[in-house]
Amino acid sequence: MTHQEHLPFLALSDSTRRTILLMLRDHNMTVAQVSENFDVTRAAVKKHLTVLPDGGLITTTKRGRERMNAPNPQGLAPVLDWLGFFDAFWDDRLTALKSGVIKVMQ
Amino acid sequence: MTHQEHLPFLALSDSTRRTILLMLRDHNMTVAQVSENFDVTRAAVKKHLTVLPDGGLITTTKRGRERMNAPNPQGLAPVLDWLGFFDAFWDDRLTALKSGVIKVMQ
DNA sequence: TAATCGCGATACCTTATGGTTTCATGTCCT
DNA sequence: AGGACATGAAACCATAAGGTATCGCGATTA
Repeated sequence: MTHQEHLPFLALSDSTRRTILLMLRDHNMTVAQVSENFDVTRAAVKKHLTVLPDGGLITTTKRGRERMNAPNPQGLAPVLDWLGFFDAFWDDRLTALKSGVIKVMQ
Repeated sequence: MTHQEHLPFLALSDSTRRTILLMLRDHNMTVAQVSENFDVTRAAVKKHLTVLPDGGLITTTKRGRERMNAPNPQGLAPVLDWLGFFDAFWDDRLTALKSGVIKVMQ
């Protein structure tokens, strides 16, 4: 069977991490800034901010005493590749998604 | 934050389940048939064959003493919807995926 | 320099998860 | 009817996962 990149799927399997990704899509954020948006402790958020780069979904760079977290869109590639195996099956919702993209490309 | 359908992501977070989905893409299969393709016990496979319909990714129908498992492509919709939030970020790989689709649509 | 700030890391707890074994039940076939 | 067959379900186990509290350390800043 085709080798599957597992870590990106694992990273996406948690609701908090998906929310973090959506937040980072709009603004790069430090660990503390991300933590402010959740009820759990900073340590818990920090753990998610370890799983996400493990899955290649974000990149982190240290700047002084803080660390910036930025989304890495290419990290979604393995997921997209996998979904690509279902080309022939995709439904109308995907078709709509695609058609939206087509407009952009033309 | 946007409500997120969690179960489909959960279902996709396990390698065995992803492999099962790829198998079912080609042929509908019974529990036993799916089990034949893995080293783990039938009971373990059966558990996966409970998580998958929970996530809406497969449908199961009982026929006599066996149960057929079939992929449900629409179950991927929540995942696709979520990925849609990253439209502006998507990389070349997705672009290629899309362009393949464009050919089909024209 | 001293106090504070942002992080990282560790130890620990609880629950979820994937796995096994075993047993029960309904179905098919002779 | 009786046996074989396909599945379902329960009890149990080990480990992974998400959470907490706590301590340590480099970087800032008063």
